[in-house]
Amino acid sequence: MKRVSLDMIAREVKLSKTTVSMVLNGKGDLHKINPDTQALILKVAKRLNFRPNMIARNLSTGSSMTLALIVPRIIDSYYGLIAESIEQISSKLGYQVLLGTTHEDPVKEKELLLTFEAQQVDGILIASTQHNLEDIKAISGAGLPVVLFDRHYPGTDLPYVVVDNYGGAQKLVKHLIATGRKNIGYVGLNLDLTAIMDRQTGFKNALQRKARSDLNLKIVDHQNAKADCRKAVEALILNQGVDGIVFETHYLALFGIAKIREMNVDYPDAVSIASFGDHEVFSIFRPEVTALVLPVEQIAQSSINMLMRQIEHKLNNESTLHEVVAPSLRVRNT
Amino acid sequence: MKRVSLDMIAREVKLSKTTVSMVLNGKGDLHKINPDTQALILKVAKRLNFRPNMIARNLSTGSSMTLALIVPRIIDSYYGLIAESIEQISSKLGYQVLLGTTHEDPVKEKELLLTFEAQQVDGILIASTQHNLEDIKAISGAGLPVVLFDRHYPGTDLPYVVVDNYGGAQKLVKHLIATGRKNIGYVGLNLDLTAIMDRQTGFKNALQRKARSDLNLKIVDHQNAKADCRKAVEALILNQGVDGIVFETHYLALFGIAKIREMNVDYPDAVSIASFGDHEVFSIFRPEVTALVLPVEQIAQSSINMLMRQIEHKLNNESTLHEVVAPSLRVRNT
DNA sequence: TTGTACTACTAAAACGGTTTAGTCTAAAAA
DNA sequence: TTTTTAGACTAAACCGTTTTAGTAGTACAA
Repeated sequence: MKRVSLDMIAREVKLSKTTVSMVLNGKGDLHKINPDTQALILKVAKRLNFRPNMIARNLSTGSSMTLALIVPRIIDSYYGLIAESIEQISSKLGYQVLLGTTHEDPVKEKELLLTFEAQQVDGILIASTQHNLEDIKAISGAGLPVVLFDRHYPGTDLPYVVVDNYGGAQKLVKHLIATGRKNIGYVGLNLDLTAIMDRQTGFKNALQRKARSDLNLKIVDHQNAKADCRKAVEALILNQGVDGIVFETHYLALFGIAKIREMNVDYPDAVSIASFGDHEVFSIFRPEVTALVLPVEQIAQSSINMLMRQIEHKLNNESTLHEVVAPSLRVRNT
Repeated sequence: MKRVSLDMIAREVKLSKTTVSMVLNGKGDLHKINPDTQALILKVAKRLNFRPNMIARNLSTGSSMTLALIVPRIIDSYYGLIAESIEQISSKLGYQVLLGTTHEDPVKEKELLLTFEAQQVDGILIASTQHNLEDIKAISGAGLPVVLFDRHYPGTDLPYVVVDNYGGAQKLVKHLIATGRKNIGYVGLNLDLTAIMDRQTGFKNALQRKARSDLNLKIVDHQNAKADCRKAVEALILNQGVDGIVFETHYLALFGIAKIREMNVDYPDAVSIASFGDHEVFSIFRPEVTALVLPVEQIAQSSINMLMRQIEHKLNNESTLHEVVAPSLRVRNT
């Protein structure tokens, strides 16, 4: 598998590889290479099917035209949508995307960070487990651009793009209250993330005695989310007698709906639900599910913009490197 | 952002970078480097927080430890699951995964192939649009390992891992017949893919007069799948009077179910459905949806195995480079 | 005391590009 | 006629590794 190199072309046309390199990079005119020579080089390059070795170019230029994307899991449709969006935008900008998934494991995340750094990526986009602050600071401090998205480390000045989780949770609760619910429950995860904490705080603060007790807030193990969520829903309905439930993520909502259906509860009349995060099937379920829509394209676009500003050193004035995007409620007939 | 290089360490310990390189690659004993020297180098490397430049290493070794994964779209949960699986397996083998999505566009696919080739990936895993045979053959012929998965080019000897689409479609039809359906419809896509054709042929051949006419097979535009699918379902039920529908993909099934519900058809008694490809919500819907489960982990594992066999030149004997995996029916209460 | 073997290490080429600092020739300006 | 300038092109360094083909020194056997 001997690949065609600049040298080969140079030998073929009996010119130096400098000239060939310049012409093939479109800098022929800039360096005053004879148009005939340029045409010849171009022709030979095409004939030999020349394809520059990016690795060599990267070593020389110091830029790999590659971005790293680190997410908890790609099958989570929320991160899937963001990944899709980021891949498309990056591609238009000429960047490749390296994908890594952490499954919420800080150790795996750390490995990924180190590997991507070694791979000389030009920037890192990460929905962090929030347990690797030191490493991320070190990487960013060393001059490798980083953008935290979806989850950030509060109290540091690392660039981030996050959702207004507190406000979002409040919107959900207020919606349920507005539809007449008197005793609202909540099912969330035991993840040590500000995004999660903010949702829970938002929930608590939005209630005006619409929750009868602290037992209305159920925290389930993220490793065992399905089974735990089902138990939580059962407890909320049977023990706490809730008439509305807010789910902290779209997949908790899915698990919850399944359980509610099996319980033969009069849904949504006796218990209505609302989900933090939308899902393609929420408009297919009967009744449809009201959800808080997270603006994935905006998150993707803002994150890339923020990364590019760092890559291009366009940090001249006070470029905002912190952004909080607002989710919007999609009210459906629950 | 001056990175620590082998040279710096060499200067620091006053040894050659050859020695340093050998020690840091764990080949110190092999090359009989004094244990004390080794310990010293290791210590200094750690102190300086040395991280080898993979780009330089790759240029030197000719291997990038990177695989390319090309899929139509990552938000399709089927490809999402495969991607997740591939990423995890690759990661264990020490490979990074570069992700590309085509959105069924052959031009985009071609660009991705060329870019990945230039990026010196060690192998390519692709669910192709089936419109780039020449390029893929050229790449594979040039010695860059390729595995086609999910979709292959029949009649060529390119390595592939695909699902038994014909048999799968038959299983679905037979299941509906077994539950007493007399007039079965089908909703498929206008994609020019053997996988798709095989499903449609499987469907036709499995019917024993259980379809009243060719009009029972509806083909919808993949660019406009949602709206077209809804129309197709409506036509099948109102005009063709079907009592069972096979959907060619899980998302067509989702669209179809939504439409059926809105039509207030007595589902699943009047019309029952079956889906080619499972989805997390099929067990949540009431009634649950019977689906053909595609073995994603197996597809991922086999594809990687096949790629690794090529990368490691372990093509000694007659290694199978073609694999057809069997999907299994998950019968739920429809 | 010469030859062999082994230990411990290194110089330099190679990978395939980019880029800097030239060189050489011929025409134009002084 | 000499000096400048522009046009067309190139030699060689550089990026940071790996790897080949050594070298120098010591120990031991013949």
